[in-house]
Amino acid sequence: MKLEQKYLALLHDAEQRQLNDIDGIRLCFQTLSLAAAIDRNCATLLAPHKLSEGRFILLFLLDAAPNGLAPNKLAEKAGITRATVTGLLDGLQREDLIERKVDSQDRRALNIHLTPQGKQTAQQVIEQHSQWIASLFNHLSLSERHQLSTLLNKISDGLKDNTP
Amino acid sequence: MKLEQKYLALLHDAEQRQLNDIDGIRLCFQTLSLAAAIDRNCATLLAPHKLSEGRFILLFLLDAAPNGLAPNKLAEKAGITRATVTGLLDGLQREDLIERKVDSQDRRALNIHLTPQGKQTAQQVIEQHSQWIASLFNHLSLSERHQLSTLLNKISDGLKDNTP
DNA sequence: CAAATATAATTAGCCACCATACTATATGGC
DNA sequence: GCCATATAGTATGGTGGCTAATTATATTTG
Repeated sequence: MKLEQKYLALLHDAEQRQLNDIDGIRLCFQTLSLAAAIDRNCATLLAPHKLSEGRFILLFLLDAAPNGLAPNKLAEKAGITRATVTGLLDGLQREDLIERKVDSQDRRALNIHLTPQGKQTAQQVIEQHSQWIASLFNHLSLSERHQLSTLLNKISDGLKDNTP
Repeated sequence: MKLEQKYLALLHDAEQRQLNDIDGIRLCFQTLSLAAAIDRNCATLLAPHKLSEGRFILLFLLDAAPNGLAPNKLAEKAGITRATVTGLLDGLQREDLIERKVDSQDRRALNIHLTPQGKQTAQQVIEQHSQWIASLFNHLSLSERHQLSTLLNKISDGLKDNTP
């Protein structure tokens, strides 16, 4: 398995320093490298559609909301700030994938919805994406999946909760 | 285990759409969330020292090189571009952790080395860091570690090689 | 009803990272 | 010895994220 270059460097020096838990360090770097590789793969898949991961998530959320969504709802569901949503929507709007509609009731409020082109792109990309994710893990048997999930949980439990 | 908010949203809608490989999707999100949580933890640990992960890596590399290193070597070892190194070095220099020395032989070349304060910070942070990483994985038995490594490798094999 | 407060969205400014283009210097082949 | 090419470092501009401040509108309350 390929580790990220930066981890190779750290690991190499860690070995030379004879730190005591090289094993744990390697495992940590393996986990992080895998995640990075998955993210890279994801970005490569989305790039031809002019989508970043953030934009994809908004597209996905909007696709699931037939009546559109308000920016603050998008922010909440996606776990990002409203400011970030504004930026991502700007991008999506430039690509003609979404439209901003003002609310006639509340003139502060916006309703975001997909354009026909956005709808089309969304469905295409969601299909592609779910197949891709599935393909990542269909080498694993059911029991292997279970094992992995258990192990990840166990590590996760050891992390200090760091959510703001 | 806590998933990132964005993945919760995707997962929830994926369930409603009854996509066929929800299991794989969840596993993927678990992996990515764990990695993100580790990264957050890492950033939190480094922040009091005015270090980002990138800066930490350079500090580490410099600490391991008693005679200093050239920026291009740093870039190579860290797996980032020279341009990025320049920015990270600017930050480290602002914090008085490194010094740039011009090479008397080759006037294009720089030699980067730690200041005494940089040396001190490096050792302190490296100690802290390796203990932290070790703590993440010391819940796992030897066989569990082995299992995890095997599984990660298996998934990694299924990824298209995406290195530039 | 007016004033205070809360909320929605945006804007502006910051950081970390990248890719690309540029400038200055070295160096190898003729 | 000189020019083409390579290399070192930097500058510029883009992305995506953040926070804090701003503006406009709603709502609550005295």
